[in-house]
Amino acid sequence: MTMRVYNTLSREKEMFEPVVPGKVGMYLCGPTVYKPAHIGHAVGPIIFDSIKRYLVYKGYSVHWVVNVTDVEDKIIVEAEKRGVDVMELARDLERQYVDGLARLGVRSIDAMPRASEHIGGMIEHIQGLIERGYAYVVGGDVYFDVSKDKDYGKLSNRKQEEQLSGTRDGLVDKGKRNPGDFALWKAAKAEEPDAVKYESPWGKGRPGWHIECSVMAAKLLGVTFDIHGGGMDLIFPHHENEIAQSESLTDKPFSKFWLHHGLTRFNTKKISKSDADMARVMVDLQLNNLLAKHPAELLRFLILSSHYRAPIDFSPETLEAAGKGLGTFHRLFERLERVIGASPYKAEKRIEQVRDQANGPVAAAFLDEVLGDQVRFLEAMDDDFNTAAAIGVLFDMAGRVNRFIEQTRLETKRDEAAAVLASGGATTLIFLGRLLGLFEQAPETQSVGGDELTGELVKLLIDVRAMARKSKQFEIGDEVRKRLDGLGILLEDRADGTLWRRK
RNA sequence: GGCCGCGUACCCAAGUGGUUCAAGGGGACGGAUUGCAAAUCCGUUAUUCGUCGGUUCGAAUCCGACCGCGGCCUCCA
Repeated sequence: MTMRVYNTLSREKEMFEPVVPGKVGMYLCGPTVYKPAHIGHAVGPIIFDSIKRYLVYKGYSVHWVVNVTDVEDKIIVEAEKRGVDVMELARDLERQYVDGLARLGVRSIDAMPRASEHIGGMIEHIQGLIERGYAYVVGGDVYFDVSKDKDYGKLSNRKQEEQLSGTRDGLVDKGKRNPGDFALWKAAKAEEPDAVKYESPWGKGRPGWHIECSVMAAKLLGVTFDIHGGGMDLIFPHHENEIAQSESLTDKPFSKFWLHHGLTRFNTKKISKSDADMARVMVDLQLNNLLAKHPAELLRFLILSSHYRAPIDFSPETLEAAGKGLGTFHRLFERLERVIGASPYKAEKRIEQVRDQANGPVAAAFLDEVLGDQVRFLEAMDDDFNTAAAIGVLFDMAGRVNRFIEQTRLETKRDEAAAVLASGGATTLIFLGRLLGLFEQAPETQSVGGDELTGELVKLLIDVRAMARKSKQFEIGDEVRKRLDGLGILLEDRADGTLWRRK
């Protein structure tokens, strides 16, 4: 099955063919580390991590690079404001970011190069552009001359002349030939810390914003690689400028595919730091704070529940609804463990490996349906990594396994073949979910909070309640259940005992 | 002003020309099950896809206009 991927460059879905057969190089624009990451900063990594998992499943050898921009104006300003060392601030924020991503299941990044460690390569690149006449020096600054680049604007579909009308006061600064020219190298200012003053042929200074990506991508992935991605807001000017400065030096295509994901919103507005309304909720939207309040799997699930190019409106309501949906899977896996006595998280045999257990029409139908679901899941992923549709299939599968358990009365009747089949269905479901980074391990449920005493006390109440119910004193039993419910604890009476979990 | 994207049920959200194309989730309501619940299963909840036109044998899906929302053009995932 071939994959189709939407390419911003052509504004169409294209057949996915890597530059080198069997190998995929992908680059995602990572953060500028000057403030704690928010949920929006996790969207790209989660999607790319899922893409990588899927490509690996399809048999590709994938190399994935995420940059860290640790030399930039805003970091200098922020460090100054906090009275801390620039590089310390950058490292600290980078560490927090990487930790957050790891918790979200993003563990497949192969390299995270830092801008500060590739200054030499950037200087070489800039020199090459000057020699070829694409860049010019003004004082200690170096600018890229967009008028020399004939196809400038091809990614964002902009014409330079039309941009002029948007030019505002102060934009036409010091010695630029065209307002659209952008800095490749910025001369150091006297008051800036030494840590960000790098020697160059043009005097002390530091690289402009876009050059690090061009240089690090080429170094780690080759002059032309397969997939370059980031948020929609990076299309212009960041990615446009990357293309300009890369292709003007090499005369070869930079990235073959450009993938841009939708921006995360809150109350229909992009999560940004400049809005007063947004400033109030900003702390809650920080990655570390969200991870403290919600399971990482849920955040990941929510993000993958809509297509990557669509914007996600992030709110407590959407989180709650997603949490309920996700709970369906967790309860199914618990149910299976209870019925079969083995955790589906550890089971290895997928449905096609136990097809010989399907005797009888009910089992045969179940087998067919699950096999069909598997195909539908893969088709969804093949079509521009449609994780939203893929998750829809996972819900169908959960319903099927539950139904099969009901139909075969597995909970009360011993049926080895049916049990193996049900387990195979759930294992398939888990296997597919894991391509999205979901269901990696059983969620902490019963022992939430790690408070042993709570567990013992609830058990005690359940036992007392069972005694009451046995002697038909239901009012007492119901009172216990009601009071526990008020404390956020739900009881489930089953034939083989009472289960509890937190709401 | 220029460029780009979006507008599908009460909410979220797939679907970009035609045999289940109106998925899936949340919510609500009915039924099975349960002492009652919970969980699970079954069923109902958009003859209609922002509005108005057009193309077509046929459109949520293509074209045009309009309305609304958002993004970029300045730092931004």
